[in-house]
Amino acid sequence: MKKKIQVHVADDHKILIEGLMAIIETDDNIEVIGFSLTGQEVIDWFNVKKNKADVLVLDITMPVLDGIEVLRQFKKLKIKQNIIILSSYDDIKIVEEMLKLGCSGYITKNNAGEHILDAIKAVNRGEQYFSDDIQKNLLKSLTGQLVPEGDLPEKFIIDQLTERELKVLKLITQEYNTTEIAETLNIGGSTVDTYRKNLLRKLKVKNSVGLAMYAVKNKIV
Amino acid sequence: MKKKIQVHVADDHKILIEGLMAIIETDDNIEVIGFSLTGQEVIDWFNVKKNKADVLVLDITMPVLDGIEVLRQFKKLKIKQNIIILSSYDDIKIVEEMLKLGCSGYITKNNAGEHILDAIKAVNRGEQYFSDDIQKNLLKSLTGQLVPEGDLPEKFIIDQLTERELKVLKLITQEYNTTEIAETLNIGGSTVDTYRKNLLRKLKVKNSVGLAMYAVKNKIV
DNA sequence: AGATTTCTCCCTATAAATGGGGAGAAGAAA
DNA sequence: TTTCTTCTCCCCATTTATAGGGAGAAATCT
Repeated sequence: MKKKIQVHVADDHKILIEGLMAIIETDDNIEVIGFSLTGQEVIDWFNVKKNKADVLVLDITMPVLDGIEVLRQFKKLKIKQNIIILSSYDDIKIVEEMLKLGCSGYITKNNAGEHILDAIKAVNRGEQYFSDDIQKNLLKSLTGQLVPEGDLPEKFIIDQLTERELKVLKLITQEYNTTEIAETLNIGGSTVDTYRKNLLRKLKVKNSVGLAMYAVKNKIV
Repeated sequence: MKKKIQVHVADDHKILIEGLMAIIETDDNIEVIGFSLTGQEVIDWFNVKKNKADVLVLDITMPVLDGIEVLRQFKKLKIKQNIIILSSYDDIKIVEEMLKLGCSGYITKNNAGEHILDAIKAVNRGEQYFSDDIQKNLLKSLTGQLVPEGDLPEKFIIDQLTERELKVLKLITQEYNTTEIAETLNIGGSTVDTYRKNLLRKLKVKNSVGLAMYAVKNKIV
């Protein structure tokens, strides 16, 4: 049996932690192995107590030591950790600041429930994850420039696509259907289906039109 | 019963005229009512003999008086005529020149057979029509500028779309499916289907992705 | 008055896409 | 060695899209 993804949750509102735990544990592949109510507790848990977790879900506003400071400490203490920021702010400046400090995901509280599980799995794979609203702002902001620096994953969604997925994406934008793509790439139709499904999931769009629009916006085509 | 679309065909190769007539008369809504082997014959037929036709299919290279000169004469003589240029040239310069001289359609000889019927119907409706290869070149050429001048229809494909079709197109690019579009516009799903069918036909693309890409390229979204 | 366009909806039928899952093989990485 | 990723294919079922046709009502234009 596969090892479950172990998650630590940090937020100053206990009720939110409990809610998150309830959501998270509906997924058999993820388990909550600890939680903190202040930033100091988080640092202690990871640094002093030498505990480990695959993913840390972290609120920004917390007493004693806030999320930003936690990230700074992690960086200073050279603690490598997959971190998802759970915040009520959707200000792009803050998001970019968090990225620079080494977080891998950022979701706003208003649609946390829908995406938290996906986010945990994504950052656990080493990918980045942003909720829809954040992603929109990010795309608007970075029209070529930015790119988070430092020793963080340094990957954007486009980089998460495999070579094959990228080829399929390009062919989709050229109005190819499954059969035509399969013939072009000399693979089976069901394989193309798989790639399209992966693309829809990874790029978080609803249909092939969404894939095409994504490709255009990100200058893939 | 509806009146048939009456067509005059002009080309210096009789065999081509005969071929065209055979193709055209497979369609019950179109009939060939005359033909010319030289440019002079065309002018005579329309100007001297005062004959009329709904659509003139015109070759560029003809002895005595070529297609370009025919267009110039038509303009000078103020003969309003829906004209489709049937040419072996796909040079964009020539196409634009023809457009300025008042033609409504331009198809290359290598894919005339497939499109001639559509082209005749389109220009008869007052629309413009270009074969795929020409259209590609046109799109490449006009990235905003151009627009044929003079007293010609002055319409591009985008203008052929009705208000409703345009709205549906925009919603498609936003990843809406039929049901969602129907709800947004407060119309039935079958109506949305109709609009999408119209869009696919008018924009000559293969699927909704093609519609989205068209919208992007033409800055509709 | 007749023709045309636009908007609206319907029918039938097939093709294609989407969503969920699983799974083996090869190769790279830890 | 074990794990992970990528590529490949399969199953199932449902939803959506595509293609072809027709047709009525209202408005507009000739």
